[in-house]
Amino acid sequence: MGVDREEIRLRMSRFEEVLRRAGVKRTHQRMEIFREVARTGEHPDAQTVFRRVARRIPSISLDTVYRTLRLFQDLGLITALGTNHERIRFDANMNDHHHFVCTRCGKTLDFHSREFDELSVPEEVRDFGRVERNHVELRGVCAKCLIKEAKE
Amino acid sequence: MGVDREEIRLRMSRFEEVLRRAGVKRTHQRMEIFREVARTGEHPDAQTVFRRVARRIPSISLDTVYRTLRLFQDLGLITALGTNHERIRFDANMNDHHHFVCTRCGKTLDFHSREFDELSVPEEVRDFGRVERNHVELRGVCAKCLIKEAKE
DNA sequence: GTTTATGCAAAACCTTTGCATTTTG
DNA sequence: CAAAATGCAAAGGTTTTGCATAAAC
Repeated sequence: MGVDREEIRLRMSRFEEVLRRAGVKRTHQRMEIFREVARTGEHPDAQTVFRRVARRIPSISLDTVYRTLRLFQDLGLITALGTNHERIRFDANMNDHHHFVCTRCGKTLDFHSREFDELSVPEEVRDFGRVERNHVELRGVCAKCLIKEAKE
Repeated sequence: MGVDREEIRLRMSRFEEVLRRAGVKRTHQRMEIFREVARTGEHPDAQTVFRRVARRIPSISLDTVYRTLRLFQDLGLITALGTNHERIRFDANMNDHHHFVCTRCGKTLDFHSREFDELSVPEEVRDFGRVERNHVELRGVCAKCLIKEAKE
């Protein structure tokens, strides 16, 4: 679950570089919050990051963690798992299928692909547990948003 | 976006069958809520389902919609998009990678696969818009949960 | 007639925001 | 020192829960 030392070092230096380039201040809180996310492969939630960082900076507040994680996303330093900042959405299509997701507007379209249904499980993953199904998410910009984009 | 007539019919009959087998009551609200999700490919959220069903059953309440959608998930009649009922979680791994997700405990593990990175985009999807990246989610039961499962 | 589901209202929860104070460059 | 970030407290929004009433089997 831990990330290897060299990779952490890499992430930290990229982090400092990105902050500098963005002209964003390099605060104690930001350092610790990033380090906390960078050094784990656990994909922690905001509460967990808060709890862990609070051991080093007891005065930190939860909203700073939220604001900071959001900032890091905007700077392309981290990503959020799951469909980001959206409500839960429901699907009655219980056949195997995959999704195309528009990163601009969030629209999600179903498609079918025998090839995708039948992907073979990588060796490495067999050790993780039992794989029961797979789902491919293709991300991009939908036709409607491409038009809007062209007009700008 | 609409689902074809025959497919809707199929979903409705499966729905009735599942309710019967589960010994769960076939109420007016449940019928309309399921029909609403079954007949669209839009992946509506709870609010949207509520708004649409309310046109047919003005007295319906939002919490019934939530409770009912949750019930349908438990019965395997619908699925929720994104990481279901969880908080937003963060990842500092910005290299191309994919996820193994445990459907029991929600644990998410990263893995790398050149083969998955390079999947070709199906013909059908080209019309949806511009695909920029892809992400494969392998779902199953992690090693730890497999052990728990064996003990039960 | 019992059992189960609904509607209402209120709570719980996660996340965001306004503002005075503190910190950074 | 000016500009930006933090902490606090409060608000916003979604989702869940307890309980009396109503509906299904």
